[in-house]
Parts: sequence; structure tokens; C-alpha cells
Amino acid sequence: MINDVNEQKQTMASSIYAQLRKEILDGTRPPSAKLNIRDLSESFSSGLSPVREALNRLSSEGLAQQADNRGFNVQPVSLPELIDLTQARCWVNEIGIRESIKKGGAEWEETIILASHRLIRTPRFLAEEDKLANPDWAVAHKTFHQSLISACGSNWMIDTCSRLFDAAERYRSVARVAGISRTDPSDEHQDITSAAVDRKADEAVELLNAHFQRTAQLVQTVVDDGAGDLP
Amino acid sequence: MINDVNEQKQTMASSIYAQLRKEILDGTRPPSAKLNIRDLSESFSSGLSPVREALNRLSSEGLAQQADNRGFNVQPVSLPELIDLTQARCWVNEIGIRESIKKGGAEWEETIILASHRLIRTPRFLAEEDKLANPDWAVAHKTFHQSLISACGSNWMIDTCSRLFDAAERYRSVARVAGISRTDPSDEHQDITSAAVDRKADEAVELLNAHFQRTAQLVQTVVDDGAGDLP
DNA sequence: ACAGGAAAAATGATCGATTATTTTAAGCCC
DNA sequence: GGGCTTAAAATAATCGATCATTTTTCCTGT
Repeated sequence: MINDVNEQKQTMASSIYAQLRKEILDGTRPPSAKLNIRDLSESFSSGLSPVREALNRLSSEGLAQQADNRGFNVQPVSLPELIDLTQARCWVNEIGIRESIKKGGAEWEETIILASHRLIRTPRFLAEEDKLANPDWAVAHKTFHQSLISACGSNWMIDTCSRLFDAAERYRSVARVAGISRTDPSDEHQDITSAAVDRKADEAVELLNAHFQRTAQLVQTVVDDGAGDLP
Repeated sequence: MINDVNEQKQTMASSIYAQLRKEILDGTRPPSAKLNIRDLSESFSSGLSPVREALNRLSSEGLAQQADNRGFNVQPVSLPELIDLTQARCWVNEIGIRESIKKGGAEWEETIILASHRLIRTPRFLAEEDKLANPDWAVAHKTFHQSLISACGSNWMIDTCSRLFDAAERYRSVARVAGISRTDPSDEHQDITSAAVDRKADEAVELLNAHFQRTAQLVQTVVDDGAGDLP
């Protein structure tokens, strides 16, 4: 058995960061919710400093917000931001997918075919009755979208798409928690994949943009209604 | 005298963050340099925790890198990243400036005219002989570039352009510290401004991209030569 | 000279008591 | 009831001692 020289022990701060990040993205911790440091240190059986370190990281990533001497809150959601975010996703992912269609080879094709297949085969919910989110679906969903732009040749663009995806994930979680579910067929992801593999850039972009806009329209019924109740 | 209700006391962590951020961007702390927590806490007359918090923030922003149990280093530079970054800047700023030309009104025009003027009127160096950077120039430079895309309608895009600008700033600092200086005329920024105000989108994009590529070519002579010496 | 192991030194990370700041509650006055 | 002031309570932030991990140094054997 070979020891991986690069294998590291995870610090308490990193562990807390990862858990909080997950909970913010999946809606467990709702937008604008106060992130109380003492409460968190108790629930994570940790001192105050690792909690603060984790929160600083989340804040710098835009998943939480921090104000000096006023601590941390989960980043709020808003309709204007949703619209902005959706527009930015359309713009940036368009570059990513066009460049990938231009530059991507057989390996990229196989990546997106597999990612699309896995996404379609992964149930969106653990239990259909109460809409318990399946974490595997969230992973497969992001993997699919990132795979579409993965051959664009720019890590900066890939990172930007990833950020935008995560920001949108918070909105998807808001909708899910509010009981809104998507009724469109799974063909959507498949259609995008086909257009990409067939090198039809205009069609892929159009389908992808429509996909983002549809998500936004679905979500904004909740943000419009629900955001008014948020502090 | 009216007290600003929103005026906050700055925390030690925020103060250290701001200072370290400035020093990383202006090249005072070179790429890959170790950020030793005890040394920093002494030089900032602070405890260890605020230093760690500041470093976590910088790390999440990509200005430093962190590995569990191995502390923090200034983010390294590399030729591949410079190329990627430059390409990403071209792509993203193209969207930003095209949308701004489409949507921006008289106010936007005035913003970029003023920003361009101020940039041209601000000396690049405090002392020409030893190339002491003028911090005012750095501010005016970023203000100019951000103003070009400021009417695009998307805070997410504006934020992305800002991130990319800062990342590029580290490369400009590497070049400056290495004694490389730009010899092109200041007309460049003026020409971009004119094209934008005249609503010549294609020309503005072409000039802007050429501007970014010229910066990259200048910088990469140093990164190519100097990066080999970095750990 | 090189490799491996052990010990020492350096550094990373955490703890929880303490200090600093903000928020809330209570009391008073108009 | 509203506004203001003060005190108490809650929470944010910091400190530096201590524990944990990594790196460096030293020694031994081949």
C-alpha cells in the first residue's frame, strides 16, 4: 500500500468551511440567515477561531456576507441579482461553449456525453413526495454544465462559470425549499449535449441560454414572493 | 456635524487584509513568498487570529494560496496563467464594453471621458529614475478600465472584470519590479475611449484586446525569465 | 556521498478567557 | 405612543498560551 505524499490532514476550519458551504448551497441555511459564531462553534464542537476562519472564506466567496463588528450572514437573494446572474451566466457560458466547440476534441465529446448521461440517470430527489434533494444530482448537474465549457482553454473562464453556477445553485435551492419543482423534460440537457457534439454552436448557445432563462423564470416566482419576507 | 450611522470601526483583521492585499497587488510581497503568520502578527502588532483571518480572505480571493497545515503563500505567477488571464480579460471585457456601448448613455460617456483624462494626467511613477510606482496611477488605471464596462448592466460581469484586472495587476507589478517599463504612448487609453464614445464597438474591442495583449507580451518576458527562479 | 531515522526547531492551528462592540431592554419624559 | 438615555445582555473580535504538524538538523550506517 502506497502512501500518498500529498495527502493532508484536514483542519477544523476547512472541515467547517466545507460543511457550511454545502448547507448554504443546498438551502439548509436560508438566505440572509444569521451565522452566529458561538452557536456554530457549539454545533461543530470547535473553538471560535476555526469558525471565524471558515466564515471569512465563505464571505470572500460571496456565499456569506460580513460587516465589521456585525458578524456574518448567509448571502441574501434578490430578484435583481437573479436577473443579473442569469444574464451573466448566458454571456460567460456562451463564450465557454463556443470555444469548447471550436477547440474540443473527442475527449471533450466523451466528457459531455458521459456527464449528460449520468445527469439523466440520477434522480433529482431522494423522495418525490417531500422533495428531498438528492446531493448526487446537484453534483451531476454541476459536472454537466462545467463539462460543456471544459475545453475552452481558460481556467479563469472555467472558474467564473463555476462561481456563477454556485450562485445560481442558491436560487435553485430557494425554489426547491419553497416547493417549486421543474416540470420540463430531461431532454433539455440531452438536446444541449447533442447540439454541442454536432458542433452546432448557435443552436447549443440558444438552448443553453433558454435553459438558464427558464430556470430564472421558475425561480423568480419564489424570490419575488419570498424575498419580501426576508430581513 | 452629522454622524454617519453606517460608519463602522474597522477590525484588526480587515485592516491587515487591506494592507496585505495592497502589498501583494503592488509587488511588495513577491509571488510565491511565504506569508509567515508569526512574523506578520509581529509586524502588524496583532494576535495570530486576525492575521489568519486576513490570510483566509486573501486566499479565497486568489491573491494568496493556502494548504491545510502548510500555511499561506502569495499566489504564484506563471506564463500559462498569464496567457489564460489575458485571454479571459479579452473575452469578458469584450462583452462588458459591447453592452456598455449598447446601453450606456451620456452619463457613461462622461464617466469614461473623465476616467481617461485623469489617467492620462496621473504620472505612472513617483520617481522616474527608480520606477517607484505611483499608487494614484494604479487606482486611476483600474477606474478607467472598470468605467469602460460600467454600463453593461451586470454587477456579476463588473465583478468578474475587476477580479481579472487585479490578477493582471500582480503581473504588471512583477514587470515593474523587474525594471520593465511600458514605452507605448498614452494615446492608447485615449483611443479606446474615443472609439467607445463614438459607439464604434468593433474598433473599441480591437483596441482594448490589443492593449491587453501588449501588456501580456511585455510582462511575459519577465515571467518567462523570472518564474524559473521561483519555487 | 547518500539514505534513513530520530530529535529538535519552526511553524501551523486551536482553544477559551477576555476585551470590545452592538443590540436589546428598561425607565423616564413629553 | 414616541423619543431619548442608560444599563444589561448578547455577540463580535482578539489575545497568547498551548497543542499539532511540518520542516530542518543531526547522527549513523552503508
